[in-house]
Amino acid sequence: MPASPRSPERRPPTILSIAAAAGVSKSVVSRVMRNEPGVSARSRQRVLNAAESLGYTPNAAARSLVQKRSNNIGVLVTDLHNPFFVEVLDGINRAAAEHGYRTIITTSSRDPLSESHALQQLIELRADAIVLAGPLGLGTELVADVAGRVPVASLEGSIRVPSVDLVLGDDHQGAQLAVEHLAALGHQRIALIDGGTAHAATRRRAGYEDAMRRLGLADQIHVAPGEFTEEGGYQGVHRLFSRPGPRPTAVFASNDLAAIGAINALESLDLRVPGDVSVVGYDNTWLAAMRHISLTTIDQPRPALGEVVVAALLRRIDQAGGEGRHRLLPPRLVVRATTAAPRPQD
Amino acid sequence: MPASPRSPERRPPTILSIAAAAGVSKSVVSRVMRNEPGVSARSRQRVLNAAESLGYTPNAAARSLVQKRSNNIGVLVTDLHNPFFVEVLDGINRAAAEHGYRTIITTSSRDPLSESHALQQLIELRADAIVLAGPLGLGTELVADVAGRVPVASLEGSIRVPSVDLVLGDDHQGAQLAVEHLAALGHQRIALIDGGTAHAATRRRAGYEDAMRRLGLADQIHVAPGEFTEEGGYQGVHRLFSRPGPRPTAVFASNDLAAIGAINALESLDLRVPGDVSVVGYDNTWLAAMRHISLTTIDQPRPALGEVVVAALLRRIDQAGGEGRHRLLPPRLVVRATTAAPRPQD
DNA sequence: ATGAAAGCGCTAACAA
DNA sequence: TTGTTAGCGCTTTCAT
Repeated sequence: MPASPRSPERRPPTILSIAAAAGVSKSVVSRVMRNEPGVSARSRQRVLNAAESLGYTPNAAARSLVQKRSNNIGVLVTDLHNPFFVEVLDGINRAAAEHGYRTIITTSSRDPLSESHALQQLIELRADAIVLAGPLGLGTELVADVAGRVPVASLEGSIRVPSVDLVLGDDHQGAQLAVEHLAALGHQRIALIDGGTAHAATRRRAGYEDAMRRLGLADQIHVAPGEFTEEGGYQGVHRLFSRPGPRPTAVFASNDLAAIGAINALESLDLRVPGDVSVVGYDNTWLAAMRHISLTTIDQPRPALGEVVVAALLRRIDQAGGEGRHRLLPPRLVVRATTAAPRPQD
Repeated sequence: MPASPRSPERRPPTILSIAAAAGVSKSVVSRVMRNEPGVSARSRQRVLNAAESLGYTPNAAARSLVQKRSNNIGVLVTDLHNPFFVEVLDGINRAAAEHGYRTIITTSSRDPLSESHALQQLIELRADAIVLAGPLGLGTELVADVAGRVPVASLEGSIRVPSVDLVLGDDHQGAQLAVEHLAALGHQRIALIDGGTAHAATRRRAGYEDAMRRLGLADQIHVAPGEFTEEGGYQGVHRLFSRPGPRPTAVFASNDLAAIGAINALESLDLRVPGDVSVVGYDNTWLAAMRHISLTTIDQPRPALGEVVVAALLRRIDQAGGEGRHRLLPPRLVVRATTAAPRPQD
């Protein structure tokens, strides 16, 4: 009888294969693989050789099973299409790597079921900690449950669970910077295009309204419904400019994507930016920096957000428990080409 | 003595805890968790109740250790900043989910060391299959080694390993579509901004050159070095328009990002798009569709690329071995607002 | 329909 | 310095 069908059936080498090939016990192999001391140079070399020639790779499942840790940080990202989260991810990856962790990214479409599946995956993989990134539709209950098993930190402000660390940009202050910048240029009719249901949108709206009031522009407050998308910004402007009464001379969009949509809508209305209308965005993603866009915007320290969130998690990993801390990172105004003084007659 | 320090020490429930709570053996619990038949309705219900109330989640490490499969497909993405890959990822996720697989994304910075680390992670996690997405600096040798252990499919054309499936857009044809479109509008001096080292750039360049020759425009072939980035397109145009001789009337940029950079560079030279110069991009990412950009471009079926790559992997999973197949998906011209006939005097 | 037992590949005492 | 042993949490025969 032929020994085997066409399928090679060649199972990956295990610690035992290496031990046999090197003529030592599997403990020695284990020690070598983990760079532990207490192995003779000769044994070490033989093990290394055997591992190399057999193409040995440790089985993370087996290791994590006994060690009860995976050295992985799971990141649940809901919207990879928004450059903001990709840029935060850069910071997460860097910080994680710096501390000996690797990152596992899972994504979900934006329904709660898909989100909880993705979360479930991270839990089953026994990630040592979990980052929640992006607008989440997850219920507080579920998040609380997860946070009871594994350290969780969130970049989404709507998560209010006692043991979850929150790392956010100070959107309230950022929105004020935007309004103050426009007001300093001489604008008064400054409208906001809202960002929808994400919590950041709420905070930015509040900052906008507070700043307007503080500047004595309370009666100029106008908020158009919108989304954190180009389409949202586009629609927002159309709504804003189709209502009766004097038109805004400046538009503050809730994020860069919406700002780009807003610019386009203004163009479609034959309005020049910034000649007729000034536009400010939020996030300072690479989109805003593109020369064709050159958007005045509020910078969020995106990599720093990622780094801080990892730091929070590391703290929780080696000392479980404790109240969730909230960190607010400062925003910064970045002036580019989409803002200018209003036209004299306005 | 106090029972425990402040750290709860509450280890997650295991199959044994559930068995005890439900008053059955762990085999029964295992069957219930896997939806196997052959369990009495009563037992099943008791197990489900116990699992629910203790918040039980199976340990993927333990399961994958014994099953020798993780139900995960690993995806190595090198450039999440390029929307193209994000959109392909959508297709991968969808197709994987449809077949009972979940996706694990790992990223790397663009150096070979970081890439091989990410790959290593996927192997240690014993992903059932691996997708290589994005420009890779990995050596053939390493990829071949990995492909010997686990099914691998690649979206990067430079990978030439016998057992690796390749799924690519037909860039040669796509580039021809771009050139033909421009030629049909009346353009002759059609320049290409190259895309750098990614293999797709090479294929697009060849398609461009072939089409130019076929159209009798061989002496109009001009290729400026570039990159798959906005900056690359920007620099490319500046190089193109600073050389002596008649200027191009049309620019074909190797991808959408570069096209946007090109448009900006043209604007900085006081040239109108498409009035003075037409621009065509490649990929048809959402960037191209943004109204503010409205780029004529070559569509790649991004979700379909993801779906086909998963299909290839599934085939390999349940029947290892076999030569790598190469699939080429057809591109499609999408005409938007950045192309028009050349000026009469040109 | 259920349970007992072996073992997946590894680490972590412990013994030698 | 090395080897032996006992699990980690689960699935999978094999009995019952």
